[in-house]
Amino acid sequence: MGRVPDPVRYAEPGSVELTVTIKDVARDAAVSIATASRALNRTDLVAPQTRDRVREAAARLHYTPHGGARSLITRRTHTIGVLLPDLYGEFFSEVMRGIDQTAQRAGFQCIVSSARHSGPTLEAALRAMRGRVDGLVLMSPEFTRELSTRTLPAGFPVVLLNCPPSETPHDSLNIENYDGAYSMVRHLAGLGHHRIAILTGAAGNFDAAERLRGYRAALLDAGLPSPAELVVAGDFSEAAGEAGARQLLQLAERPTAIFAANDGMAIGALLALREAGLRVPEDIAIGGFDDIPMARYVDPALTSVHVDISALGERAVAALLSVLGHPARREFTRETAATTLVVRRSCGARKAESVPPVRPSAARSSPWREVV
Amino acid sequence: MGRVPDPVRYAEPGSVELTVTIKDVARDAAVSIATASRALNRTDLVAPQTRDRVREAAARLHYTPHGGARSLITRRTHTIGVLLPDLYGEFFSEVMRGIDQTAQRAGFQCIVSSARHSGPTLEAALRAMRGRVDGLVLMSPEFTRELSTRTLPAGFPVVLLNCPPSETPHDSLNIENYDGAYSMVRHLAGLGHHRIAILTGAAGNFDAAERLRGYRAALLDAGLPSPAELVVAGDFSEAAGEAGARQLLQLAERPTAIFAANDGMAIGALLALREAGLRVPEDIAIGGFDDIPMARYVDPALTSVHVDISALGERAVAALLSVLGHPARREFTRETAATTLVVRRSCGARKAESVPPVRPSAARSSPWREVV
DNA sequence: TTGTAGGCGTTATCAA
DNA sequence: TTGATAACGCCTACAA
Repeated sequence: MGRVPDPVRYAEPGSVELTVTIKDVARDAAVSIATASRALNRTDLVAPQTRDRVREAAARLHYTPHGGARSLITRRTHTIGVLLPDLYGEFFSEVMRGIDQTAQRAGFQCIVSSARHSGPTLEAALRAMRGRVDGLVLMSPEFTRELSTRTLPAGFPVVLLNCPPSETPHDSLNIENYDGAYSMVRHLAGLGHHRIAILTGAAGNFDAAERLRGYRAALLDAGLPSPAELVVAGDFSEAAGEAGARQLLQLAERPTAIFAANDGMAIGALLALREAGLRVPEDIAIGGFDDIPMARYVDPALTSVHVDISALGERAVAALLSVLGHPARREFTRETAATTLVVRRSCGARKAESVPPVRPSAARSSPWREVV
Repeated sequence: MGRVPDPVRYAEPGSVELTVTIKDVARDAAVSIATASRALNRTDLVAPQTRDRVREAAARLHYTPHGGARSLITRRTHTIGVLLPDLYGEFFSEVMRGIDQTAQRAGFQCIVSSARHSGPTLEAALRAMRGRVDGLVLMSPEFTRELSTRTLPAGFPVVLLNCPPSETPHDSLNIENYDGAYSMVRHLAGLGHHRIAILTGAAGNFDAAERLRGYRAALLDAGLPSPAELVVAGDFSEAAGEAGARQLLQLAERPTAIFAANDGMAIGALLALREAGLRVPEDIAIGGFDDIPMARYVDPALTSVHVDISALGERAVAALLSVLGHPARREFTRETAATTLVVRRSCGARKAESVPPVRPSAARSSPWREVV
């Protein structure tokens, strides 16, 4: 409640006149406001000549409808709200790309905000979107049902991206974190590694937890031990990758392979190892997750779990747009994006290749799986 | 004029009731709407007990003010519009980061759109923001005065980013393209290169033109020839960098150094050269522009003209916010962001270093120069 | 085919 | 301290 603190001093209202309203157009075309509105929108309901007169007046005056006012009565803004943990970095940037493209194609604008954690910031961001957006794409790995009911009007169209699955009444989209991590670790084990470490994502983060789960399962299935010392806590940042790798190098018995829960950390680890004078993959193999564009360019090129990141954004918007058509419906979809292991130099496999997903049996025409 | 084509079918209005308005709060708290509004905003004008009653009611009902409606009367949206050529890629991503952070800190939201070229898309995007934003950060290297007057209300607060300087009545922010390019080429010449090629940016792009100008000037000052065959047209894309490099390799007499007008193309060139079996920098030296994060990670690490990209976004928003305070004023500022040459392996200099800007004489406390 | 009038949710003005 | 009432810019019954 209340307004955000406002450090900006606005000029006195009226000091500049810069708005041309439909009133001006109407006057200029010598018609009523209603007719002007019709001429601009539902052109079939107005005489051709008056229509032309109005549109000409509008053009001459550089009239542009006031979006806010219009949406007040039409109940639609043609805008979707996008809330991501961050707006920068290759991952989010790619997501945004997919979101923006799809939205734009459908004639929608995007209001974007970033809020890393649940809490006041996230809540404020959500509130600020009230009345400005038709629906929401929300990526918040710490999103809770509680927050949902407290902040969002019941029935408000929302698509959850990479959020922990809960009983939240929203559509959701997730990455196949478990499978992806599993296949990476299985691959490393298959290369003969027995001491495989993991740099985990942020604590409390759903994706992070799932990837860790996949790591553990793969080790188990490969009959490998999984000592606690090989599980190093990270937070998806490059700095955490560096720190984590350094920590692993302190061990009495070093790991021979490191699985970083995302590419950012993998790259950080790469730097730390290089600095320590170790060769990748000869001395230590490395694998990442997400396959951000940079993965191809680092040296050595990074083996990673490929996710079609921009497609994630695309899909989220598509889902949202379809919800906008039927806000009354009461079932919610839950989709999962398949991953692919992309083998490059950093893991030490003899040659680069692209490995099929963990469960090739589930023949898929698309990488999208409908879970519920 | 007219509305955007709308492929989305909305549900029948009224099919779901999801709006709690101030009316509901007022009723619940047994006060008039006016009092409810006051209790929520200017709490000092209302009796403490009624204030509490109202706020409690608002909390209980999960009331959130309708931004659109509010801004209709307050004439302020607490939102800035951001229009970039693209939303993805490291450069734009970094710009967005600076923009978002600064806006958020000031309690502003961002509506973002991408429109690569002037034209219908850009115009539509601008129109769609009418009535939704208090001001605009506009990055469009093809922006024209004509477009400005046609699309924007006179006096509308706009900050131009990387736009060609024109008589447009707006504040503007530019990169020191000329100086940056000049120092890069001078550096290459200083390393003994006599045949220095350039991969240019997109035709019609202001930044591209300026960088080309700096390249030419540096060659001239170094007493080097500048044959037309060494100027290869690009468009800032990685693909163009690859193609351009390949084209240069076809020459009877190859260049010994390539200056790519941005890092994306430099990286593309790197790939092409690697593929052709050439070593960088031993066989051919390479330099880029922008110093995007990836520049540090490619192999060999890329020598580039460093620009504090996110600071560009920061600064743009800061400028806009300050304009919001004084829309009536009639002078417009024009700032330029200084660059720094960052020497890494790709240019073949003996050791990496950071070279001061071209005109160190102009002692600056900040990298920002006020031009007018 | 056009105009009048009401209302979307909010804040601002002015009496009371 | 509070409550009517009038905007804000626009759209849309309903009536003419």
